Amino acid sequence: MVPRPCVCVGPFKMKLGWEAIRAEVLRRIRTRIWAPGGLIPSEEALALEFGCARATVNRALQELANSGVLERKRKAGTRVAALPVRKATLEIPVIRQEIEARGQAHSFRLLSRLLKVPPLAILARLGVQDTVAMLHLQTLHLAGGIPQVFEDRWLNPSVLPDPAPDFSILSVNEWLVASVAFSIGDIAFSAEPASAQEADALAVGPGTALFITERTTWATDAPITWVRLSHAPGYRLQTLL
Amino acid sequence: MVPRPCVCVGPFKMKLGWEAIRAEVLRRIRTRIWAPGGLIPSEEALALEFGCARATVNRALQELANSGVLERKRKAGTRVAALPVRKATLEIPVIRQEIEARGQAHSFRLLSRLLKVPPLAILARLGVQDTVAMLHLQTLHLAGGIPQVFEDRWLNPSVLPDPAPDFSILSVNEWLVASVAFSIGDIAFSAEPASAQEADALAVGPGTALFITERTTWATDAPITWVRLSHAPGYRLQTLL
DNA sequence: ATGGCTATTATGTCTGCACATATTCCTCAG
DNA sequence: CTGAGGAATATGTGCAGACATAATAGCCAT
Repeated sequence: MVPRPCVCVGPFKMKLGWEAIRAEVLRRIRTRIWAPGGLIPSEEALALEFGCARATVNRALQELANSGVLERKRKAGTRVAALPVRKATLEIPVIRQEIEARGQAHSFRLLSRLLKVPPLAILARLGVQDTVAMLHLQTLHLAGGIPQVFEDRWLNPSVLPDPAPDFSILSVNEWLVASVAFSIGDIAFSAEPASAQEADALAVGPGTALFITERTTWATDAPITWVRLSHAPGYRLQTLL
Repeated sequence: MVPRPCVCVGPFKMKLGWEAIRAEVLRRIRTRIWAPGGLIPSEEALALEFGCARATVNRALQELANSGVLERKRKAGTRVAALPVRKATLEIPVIRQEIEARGQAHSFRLLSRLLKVPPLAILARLGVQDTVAMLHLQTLHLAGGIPQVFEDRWLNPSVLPDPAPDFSILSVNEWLVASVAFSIGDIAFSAEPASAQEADALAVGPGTALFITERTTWATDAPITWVRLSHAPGYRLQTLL
């Protein structure tokens, strides 16, 4: 695809910021002025066309490359991504925020709190070889009194301070984000039938399709926690493209 | 010429790029050297400490702000995000790519192709008031011969060229991404029980928990398509934090 | 006190320049 | 014809300086 020759070249151009340039480039891609897989003009050419410095164009193009719209290679130039592996950034709010954002009252009940050895599958997820005991916490989150999320969590007791926090008052998650350093984590979404326990807690029939969020987090040296959230039917995770 | 008073705080720093600075700042946050909600030093102070230009620090901090780790306000300074509304960026690949990436052979069968008026719910999603007929396409995607994804799609016929493409050869999605300009879209994930048709197509029991991806896309003026993907059990959408 | 003006300050953005680095392309020797 | 090697080129990154913008803090007059 031949890049369109620019109509308005010259120093007398409206002052364009990098955001305006990003928008204009995106427009040309979306309207197929620049087709998928096609090469777009060099930074220098665009800087000339838009009447700004190359660094400004660079800023705009880098953002678009980050979001997967463009593919850039030194010397090879910049081309429009041919096969759009769309990257969607979705926000994963804290449960309480999420419920309160809908104008409902958040509350939770600590259903269980036991120190015991987790199943092998959990230990494996946390990358632990030995069978060490961990704190098993089960919590039910409610929105306006209605069960919303069932939380099943294993927590490494070594991250707890000596007088352990009272998790029946402060939710485990909120204590963690406020108090424990983490380095990396991992999150996964899936759909699974409700277990007997989940069905009971969420007041749905066993086998009901539940949306599952599973998160694992580690500190630099040790695992911190594994948590599985079972969302009541109707839950949707949504974002714009 | 007198060397610049480069009295570095602490040990001498190697030449640091913006990525190194981002990493170091992130480390200080993760290890709680800088606590959640706390103010971090100004760009100028950091530039001095790291022995680089303010622009370099700015680049690093901006990235961290984009990813939700920092919150920045003019004059107020930069602070560590108190409540980590974690943003996860997940990649949404084309089905064929996803299957082939697992080393399996991708194939698909066009189950249905009819021009008719969609249900009101679909029209509403697409933002259409009048009851116009649209192309209804149902496709089953297979991985190595095993049903993987059931695709239920409504397509605005006005985006089709005169000799309509043969969707039994080229998958609708791939034709679309290669041929149709879009401006905005919307994607949502949920869990739902398999309908009779989905159960039949995916060879699972009715009511089985299925992971659902629902996407809507528009051009600047008109809706393009609404599509709902029902993934066979075991499907997981995963990403790092 | 209170309201409003101003000075201060941290970040946001841009410019113009420089050099680094990765690729491609072309030339030339074998 | 083929492969090695160097020139050309587009992007990646960095620096110093400048001005813009937003929000705070302090001051003054009422």
